[in-house]
Amino acid sequence: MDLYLQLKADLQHGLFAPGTPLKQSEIAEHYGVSRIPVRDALARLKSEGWLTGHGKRGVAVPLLDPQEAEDLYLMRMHLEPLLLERAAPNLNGELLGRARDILDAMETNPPLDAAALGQLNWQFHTGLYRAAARPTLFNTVEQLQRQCERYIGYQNRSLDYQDTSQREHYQLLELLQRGKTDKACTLLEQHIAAAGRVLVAHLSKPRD
Amino acid sequence: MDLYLQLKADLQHGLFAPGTPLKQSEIAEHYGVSRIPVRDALARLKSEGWLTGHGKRGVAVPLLDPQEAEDLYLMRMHLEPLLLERAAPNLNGELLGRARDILDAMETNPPLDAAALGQLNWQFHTGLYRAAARPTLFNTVEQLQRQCERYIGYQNRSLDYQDTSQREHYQLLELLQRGKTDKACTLLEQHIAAAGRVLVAHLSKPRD
DNA sequence: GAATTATAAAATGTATACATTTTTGATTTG
DNA sequence: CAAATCAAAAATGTATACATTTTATAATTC
Repeated sequence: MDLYLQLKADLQHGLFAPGTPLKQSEIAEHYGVSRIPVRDALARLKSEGWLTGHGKRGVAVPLLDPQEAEDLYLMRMHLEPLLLERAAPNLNGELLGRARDILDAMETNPPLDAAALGQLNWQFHTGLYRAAARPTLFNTVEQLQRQCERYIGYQNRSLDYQDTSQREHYQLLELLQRGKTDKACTLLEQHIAAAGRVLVAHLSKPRD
Repeated sequence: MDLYLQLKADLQHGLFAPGTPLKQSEIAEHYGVSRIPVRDALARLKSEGWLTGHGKRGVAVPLLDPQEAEDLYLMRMHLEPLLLERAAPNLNGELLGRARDILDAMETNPPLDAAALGQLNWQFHTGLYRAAARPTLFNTVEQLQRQCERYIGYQNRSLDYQDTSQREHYQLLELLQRGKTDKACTLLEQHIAAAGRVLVAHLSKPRD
């Protein structure tokens, strides 16, 4: 469990070259553990998209695939509004207030790094989604978000887009506060679609 | 890997009582293997919804939860049309013909059992979806379908609904053949929604 | 010399043994 | 007597050792 987190972090930092098959013994030695926990961690990371099967033998770090990112955001764009729609009736002042606190925390000076922003951003969204009390739907959405993490990674999004994104966040809270659920869901859909477009465009650029 | 399939089949047949925690040693002994492959299989089954974590220790067979089923179908209803929409332009005569063959195979006399019908039904859908060439989207949809398997299980759906379902399948092929992609997607959405309603209604009935 | 088969090496899968954690039951204490 | 603490047990997590499978290399054959 601990190894899983460490491996994921190291994958996120690009410690292992994409395309190269990873060997259990190498990893075991590298982290000073036996192959058993390595197997567990690799299996989990594979199921979460951080690794892909490499033929019959072993696993490899997959390359970043713009189409995969596009699909992930396409799905989130269609699923997350479902959660928000169901959460809306349960969003009381406390929950909305907490969400606002998170947004405020994102606007520090100097600005936070991409990783911290990403984390807060997701906390904002889950804070709202949890109120839907729909664990199954929530879990799937969370899994999709985890897969997206691999793409969001450590690239700093442009400050310009970060501003737009924040504006939309505040707007979303506003709409929810005023009970405009439908409008909020539509905005959320567009918000995710826009994030997807920015990411895919970035990935498709010739030289990364 | 072999153990995974066997365990899943046994879970599907209700060999283990829901709510009762499963112990690795028991399962290992029951299948005549050591605990290592058991751990692997349990982890995978847990990630696929066949088992849930039971506190800090062990896993348990979850009860059938109508709301979970509802969520699963809600998601499928929103995602599968996306696949079909993207598959439509690539659906040539061969693929549509193969899909029709599957439908024909479902109408034997005497009728097939629920398990066989379910398998063919999913083959029909995947045959179409694969043409979208969208592995990420496809995988998520397939995972959702796997989670649904637990609910579809071995309950024979009413013959009445089976008829309706088949009619919709043929209708879907018709629309695709005539290039009416939008109409086909809408029909698919309703088709899944209807299947979900039937299932949830069945699950919510007092005595199962 | 190319292709195919045989062989050795390397990696994964599994069993056994041990360490750690968690639960359970009893015992003590207020 | 209830609650809390401690000890023994049972279950899980991990290391080491072995078996099986897969890949790479060498040898043989046409």
